[in-house]
Amino acid sequence: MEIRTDIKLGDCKKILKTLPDNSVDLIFTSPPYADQRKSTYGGIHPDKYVAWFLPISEELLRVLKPSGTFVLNIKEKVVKGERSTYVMELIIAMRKQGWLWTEEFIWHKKNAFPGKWSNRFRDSWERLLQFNKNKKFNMYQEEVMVPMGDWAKTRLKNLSETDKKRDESKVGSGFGKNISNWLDRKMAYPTNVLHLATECNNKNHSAAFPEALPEWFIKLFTRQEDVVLDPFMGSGTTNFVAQRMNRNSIGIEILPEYYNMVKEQLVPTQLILLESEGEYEATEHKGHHAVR
Amino acid sequence: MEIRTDIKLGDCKKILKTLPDNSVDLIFTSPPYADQRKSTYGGIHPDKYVAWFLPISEELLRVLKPSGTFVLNIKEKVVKGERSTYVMELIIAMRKQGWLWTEEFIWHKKNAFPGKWSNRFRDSWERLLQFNKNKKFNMYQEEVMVPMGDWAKTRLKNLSETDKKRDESKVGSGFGKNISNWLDRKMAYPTNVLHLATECNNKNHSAAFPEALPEWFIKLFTRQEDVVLDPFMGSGTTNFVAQRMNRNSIGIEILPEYYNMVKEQLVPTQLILLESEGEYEATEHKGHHAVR
DNA sequence: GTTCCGCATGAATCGATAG
DNA sequence: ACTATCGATTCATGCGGAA
Repeated sequence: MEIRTDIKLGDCKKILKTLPDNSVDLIFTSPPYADQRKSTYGGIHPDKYVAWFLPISEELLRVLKPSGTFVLNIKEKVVKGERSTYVMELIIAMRKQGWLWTEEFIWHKKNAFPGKWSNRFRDSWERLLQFNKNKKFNMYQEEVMVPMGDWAKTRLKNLSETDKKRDESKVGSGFGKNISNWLDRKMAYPTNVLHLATECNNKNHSAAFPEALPEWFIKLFTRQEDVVLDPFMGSGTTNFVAQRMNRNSIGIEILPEYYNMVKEQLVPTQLILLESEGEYEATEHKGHHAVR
Repeated sequence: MEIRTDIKLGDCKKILKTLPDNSVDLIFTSPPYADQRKSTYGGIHPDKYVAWFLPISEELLRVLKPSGTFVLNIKEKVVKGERSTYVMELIIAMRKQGWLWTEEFIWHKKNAFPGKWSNRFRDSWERLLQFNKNKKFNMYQEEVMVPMGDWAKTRLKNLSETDKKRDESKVGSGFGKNISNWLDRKMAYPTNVLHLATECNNKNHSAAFPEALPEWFIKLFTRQEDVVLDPFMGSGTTNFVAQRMNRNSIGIEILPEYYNMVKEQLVPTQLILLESEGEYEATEHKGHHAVR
């Protein structure tokens, strides 16, 4: 199995046109918010945000497989004491464009940015808007099951310490149906609220979102060797996670600094993969899986 | 100090016209969601929801004091596999009406409704939309400070009726000093995510939201003897909490069953207040505080 | 008095069946 | 083809009865 991590330098509005129709299983991205990152995208004014984004989302609609999902991480900023409405307008406009607005997940940030204002509290949540092309789409719910709440209190008492550990390790590896049957009563499906911490201490750069965020959606909406796309790659979190999880991925970034940084970090990983390839090649002969 | 709890039977669209301009400090309400609670309320079609609500919000805009706040608890339902957009459209329409959309709080429900579907998880959050007339409004942030760390466990945990009474008695008897000590180092301002459980096991009726929800916003946006309004009173949760917290309140309910139920529950409380009035009248002579 | 278990019950949603 | 109704699914919570 060869996993490709394809990163591209340039404006995603143009680069996306080079991608074939119906070729991506999951789009996970966090676009520049309005009036932020002024230096890179020229600072999109909140009033012009929808008009700026629609041509891009049109391309995304084209490249996404009918069974695929688009997860958009976004949060409106405060302008003159008010929340902007461009996210609301974007949802309405994207529906007219042909997208289905399936769900809105909430990312509840455990460690919100500190601060104090006279007329508002700290903002500790962001939207994760799920869009689809069809009412039917791929969703692998078992992959993101969580331990039941009561389980810890009632069942754990009777179990030995080894039982607990064994259980957890199985969950982490995320095998298939055997385990889900075994776990039938001890695991529960999650809700549409994700309670994750932000990663503030990344090595070189500050990631816009923690790795656990794309990881959760990649688990939920893709299988191994599927294709993940992030048209606003930034520091490449989505792509690194996808690679680690054996998913092909495409990343597009307009800023050379970010692009080069991701590129340099990708190389050693690929080398490691090539080294280990020999070992596995002997026992398993998996077909070449191209991105397109 | 005499606290009035004024409940009115009828359509809030009409009743609201009888209230004077700029007379309410906080509006906290949870209107019937679109096409939900059909058996009790009519059930407004999602497509007609905005048109139905705008005349009401126009009256609310009129009766609210310039320093006041309107908190709207709402959540869109799923129609044919998609989230409806009427809440988005309502926000946009209310801004055109003159409201400022100051903030969106998230109510993260600990006990979400159960269920399993192939294409979505359980919905465990609702919106609490904060609207204002002016950029400057009354906000008493210190009142809702929480112990650092686990605020859900201690402060906002759902309390049984006996626990509440015990808690109140503590507050009444020199509990203040302990709190002020805690305030020094161990209290923090909350964020815009509220983590509460729904109260599904009330005695006579099912409350749409837990008492802790209006309590939090009443603390945050009003002081004692201020006026709280709930134009969709329902089981009267907002008004009971307001009364307990020494706030005047107005409740409007269209269904006689609910109206009468609230009325009956209010009487004993008022009698208790009248009984104790004699004792306090001798030492303190507080002025009559009318609702309007 | 405690602690513990059983049980009913929610602003739900989907898919099948029925008219 | 459209709407209306119904059953199945599922989990945190708090009350009541029991040990």
